[in-house]
Amino acid sequence: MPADRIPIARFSAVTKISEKALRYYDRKGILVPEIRDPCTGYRYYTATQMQRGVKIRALCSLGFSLDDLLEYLQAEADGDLKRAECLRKKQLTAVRSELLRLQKIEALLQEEETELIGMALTQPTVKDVPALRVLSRKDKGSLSATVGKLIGELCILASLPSNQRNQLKVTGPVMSLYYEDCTDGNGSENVEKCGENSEGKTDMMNKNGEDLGDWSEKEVNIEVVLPVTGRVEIPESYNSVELKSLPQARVVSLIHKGSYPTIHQSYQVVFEHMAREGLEVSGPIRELYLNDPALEAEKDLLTEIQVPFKKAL
Amino acid sequence: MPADRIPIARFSAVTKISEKALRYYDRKGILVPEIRDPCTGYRYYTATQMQRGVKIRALCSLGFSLDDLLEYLQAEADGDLKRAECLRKKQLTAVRSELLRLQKIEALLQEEETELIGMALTQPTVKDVPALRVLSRKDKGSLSATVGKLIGELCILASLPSNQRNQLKVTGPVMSLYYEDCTDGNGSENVEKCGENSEGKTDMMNKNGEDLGDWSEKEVNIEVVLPVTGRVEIPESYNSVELKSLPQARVVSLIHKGSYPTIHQSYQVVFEHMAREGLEVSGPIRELYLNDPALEAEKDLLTEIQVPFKKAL
DNA sequence: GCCAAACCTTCCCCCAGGGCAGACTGTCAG
DNA sequence: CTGACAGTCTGCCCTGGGGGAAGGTTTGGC
Repeated sequence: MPADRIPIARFSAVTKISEKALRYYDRKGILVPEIRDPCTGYRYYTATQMQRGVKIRALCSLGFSLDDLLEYLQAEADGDLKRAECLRKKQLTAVRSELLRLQKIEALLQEEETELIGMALTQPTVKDVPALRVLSRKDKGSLSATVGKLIGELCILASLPSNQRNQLKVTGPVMSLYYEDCTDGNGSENVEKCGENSEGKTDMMNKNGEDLGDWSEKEVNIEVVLPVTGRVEIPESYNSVELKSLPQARVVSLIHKGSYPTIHQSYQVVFEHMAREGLEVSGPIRELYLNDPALEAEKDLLTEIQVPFKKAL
Repeated sequence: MPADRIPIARFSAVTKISEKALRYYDRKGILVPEIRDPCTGYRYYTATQMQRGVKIRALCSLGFSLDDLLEYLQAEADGDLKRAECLRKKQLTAVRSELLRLQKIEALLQEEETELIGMALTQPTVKDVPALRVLSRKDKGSLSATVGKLIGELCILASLPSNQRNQLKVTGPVMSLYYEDCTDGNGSENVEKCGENSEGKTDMMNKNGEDLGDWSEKEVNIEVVLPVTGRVEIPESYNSVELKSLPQARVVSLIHKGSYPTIHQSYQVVFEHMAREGLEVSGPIRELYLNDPALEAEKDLLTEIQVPFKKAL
């Protein structure tokens, strides 16, 4: 003998759905009370609706969204077991992927005993970098010495009075481009696959300072570049500097935090990521020196690595 | 030479924080651009802020709320390692508890191969049930026969013309109360601890139909009760029915879905929960028959179990 | 009849931004 | 210098799943 005129508070107490939520479900059409007193507006539920209420709460506590939950109930009502099963599976995979995400976070939170936060946890991401108008200076030489030298030249050029007057503005961090990559067999002992390069680098860095010359001192093609806007005048004495446009590119990007000699770790992360995704290097690798070594502590240095890629066949 | 006038788009590209989020962080004081052109309102960030940006994104991806994140950065800036460590631990425990929750959900979603959803997954919860004005009829007898008989009597009484005229209304489902519990040693072989009772019940139900009489046919004290409002007249012939008030109580509640003979499973869940929480039964156990066996399929029957409790010493 | 409890609606709030409209502004090439 | 176009601004409304409060009507026990 169900008293089929259950007011909202009692219904709420039984189903453990809050009154507020019940009114919300009413508005949304998820659980509309059977009877609505047309005079007072009071909601009255029936015993039959309790099943639905209990089921809704169950699905809610399983993390179903209200939309999915509604679809599930509809499928069940239609006897469409396949669809219901499908929704259950969908929810299961959603829960699993969330679990995975949280497990990764847990590992990171656990690991960072001191304050490594922000070290390795910047994951590689894909982004499009737009075309960039730059002052460019190319050279061939040892990695360690050449980059510094070229940066110096460009900065001096940019700060010449003639250019300052012309409203030349530096619009981005200094970048360097490396042309020694896998697409670029230039016939010397430099020819190695990139992935191997990165690992080779790792090895060398580990035996720090020993046969470090292998890379740091090897003659490589280097282009250093300074993004600018405004008019540029390049005096005769700087005729190895040119104004050009870096092409737009789709890159894998990762920010390395820490001193420059540890950057191989970040390279490893990038190349591992690319291998997993089946990506191949398709252009010169760029490094962006986001802050000034003269101002920041070594451990706070930020270097963005950008590797242009294409899908491997 | 950092160009310390980084517009929002570039800053966004580097830190991978969306422009919208950056403006939001500005408003919130989480990451305020160093320079704000007073004429155009343009935001310009500096290289120094990039560290902060990268850190913020890192903390975000670790699931920190903006408030916690801000506090963490503040603590770090103050060199207050203890506070930072504390915040990290707080976040770790939050992530872990969320992991636990999701693991439970995963197990449930995996397990329910067909559509058991809503079966065991209604967890026991604590709630206060208010005092209830009821028609009550007590008797002693076999569980199976007596409850049905008493319910019948009460329903007939409620539907008598005299009571209908008096606007008597049934305001809730039929309930039964069982007085055989651990606080209630009445000197017979009925005296067992509740927890043991429930297990005993389980065992009996498992050997289904064999010595089922042990419980179903045993003479127990039973009170069946019907919540009502309005004026009630009890004719002479119904003088074993009384109008009374059930006391308000704090109970552990659980809704059992399925046929009545399987209710022992739900009892087991309730008593296990109570044992874990250190709770003791402190009054008659109530069962609420939420829908009508005559109308619903057995598998859709809903029975709410309510066990009044007190904290064990 | 009295008064408290139950019920109604409407409005604003939470987080962490997303999306879009409409108005300025900056930059490059011709 | 001018036009085209990309970048940036503010402001408003939206999300999900409701919570909380204000202010008004109804119900029900006594």
